[in-house]
Amino acid sequence: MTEKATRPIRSDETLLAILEALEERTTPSVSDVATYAGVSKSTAHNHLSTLREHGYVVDGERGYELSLRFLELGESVRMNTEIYEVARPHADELSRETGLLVNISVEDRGKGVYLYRTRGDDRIRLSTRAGEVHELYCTATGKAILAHLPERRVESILDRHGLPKRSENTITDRETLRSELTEIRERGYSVDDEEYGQGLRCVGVPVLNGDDAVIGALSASGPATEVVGERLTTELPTRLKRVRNRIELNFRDY
Amino acid sequence: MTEKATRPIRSDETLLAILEALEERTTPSVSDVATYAGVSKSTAHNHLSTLREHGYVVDGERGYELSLRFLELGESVRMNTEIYEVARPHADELSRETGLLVNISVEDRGKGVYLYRTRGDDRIRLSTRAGEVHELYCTATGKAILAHLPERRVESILDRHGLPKRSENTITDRETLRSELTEIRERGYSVDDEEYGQGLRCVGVPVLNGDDAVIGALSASGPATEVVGERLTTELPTRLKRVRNRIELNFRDY
DNA sequence: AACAGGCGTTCGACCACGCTGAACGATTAT
DNA sequence: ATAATCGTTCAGCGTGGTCGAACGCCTGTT
Repeated sequence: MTEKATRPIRSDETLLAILEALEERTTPSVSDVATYAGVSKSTAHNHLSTLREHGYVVDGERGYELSLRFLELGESVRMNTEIYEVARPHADELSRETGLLVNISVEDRGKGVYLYRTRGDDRIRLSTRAGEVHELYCTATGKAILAHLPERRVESILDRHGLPKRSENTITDRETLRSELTEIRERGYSVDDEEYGQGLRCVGVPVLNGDDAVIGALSASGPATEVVGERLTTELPTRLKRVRNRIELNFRDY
Repeated sequence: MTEKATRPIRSDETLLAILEALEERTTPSVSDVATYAGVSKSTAHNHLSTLREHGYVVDGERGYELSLRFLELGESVRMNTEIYEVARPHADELSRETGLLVNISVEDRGKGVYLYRTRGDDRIRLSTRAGEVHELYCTATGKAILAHLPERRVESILDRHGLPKRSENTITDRETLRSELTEIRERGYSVDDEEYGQGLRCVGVPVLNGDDAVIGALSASGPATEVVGERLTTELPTRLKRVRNRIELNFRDY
């Protein structure tokens, strides 16, 4: 995944393993955590109580769990991205107009991360959450981003993660992907034509800052049956490119 | 809470100090981090590279920073709260109707934390962010929550945090607060009448689950000049109580 | 009641390993 | 050229993170 530490700190690694245990299992017992992290019960206990003392973990009636300190940290990270605050209101508006799910995503450690996801009239539970990680080579936002990263970055990302087949249409060949990226640069938008998952189609645009570096991408996605014809080839690309231009105005120097 | 660990782990504590350093300073140098955390440069470096190897930290061109892994963790914590997903669409609707800032907040470690904040037509940057921590005794959401916590929890929270004066109207006397909490229980809503800050008025309601335990609170807030008269005494309380009822329907057993 | 099995926590003792300070090459400033 | 400061590596000391055993507290079973 990432660069190896020359001298990794073991107790940090168990701490992180404990965080992951708390993340995926809801209110696990100390023993569960110990097993998951591969340490003794007493060690797990010492880490947990240290985390609790500093407010990163709470133990309610049902056991230990991550505290809302992580929401605070997460929001802090999100706010520190260039694109989030500027793009968010535009994403909301676009979602209201189209009725589709609109995403803002950025690259992080060679993968895509959704900074924000919004569906126009949101009475339905969004199974889709912010912070979710996705592959770059098979999503509309991801390809829009890849199209504007330096060539060597792209290669190293593809080396690292490969192009596994996710559905019938997934692009699994580097050469095909490369020419697709060129096309995206030329026409100004990307399409995920059921490449990430069956039945899901998605149109995306990159967002560049004042120095012409990609700082993220926007996309609108919906059922393949809805995102078709004129809408797919004209309406959505036009709308997205308009939104992109409005957002990029904020990064121009006057 | 904040209960002292019997055997705190030092290296965990330096790791957490490093997280905090990265949170508040934008892309600090290794040396800065070391100074902030009170450790040697090499120690800071080892922690940082361990965090990087596991994806919790990235080092871009400008230095080390927290990765979006924290957004993922934060969203996970937020989703695990009972109230968030259910209340969010109602908060959005209420905000559109009133034009005010609507908050969803919960209690965590004796303080209030905003799970979500939304302002109707949000073209303006929200300086107000989710994850933000606030005192319970001087905010509308906080008092609504306190009014429904077990008496001993309330006392222990007040013992821990006190009632410091934040503005002219802040309630700094326990007895006064206690009778206010009784009143809130009776009439079903709370008011922050410029108690948290000058010029800010706020109306809140508690949200209870099927077992009549508070799981959070909602509030609508705005400039004191706007939140007055009928609006303060009738319209907002009525609207909020209606929203509360709709939300609580989801927690009733049939 | 008495028991067995689960939990979270505390304790003592050993030796891994986290910590420091010094040294390194790479940058940038003077 | 010189100096200062950066991030990183290294060797070695000694502390403190680790484990296993033991404890008290529950819950369910007999």
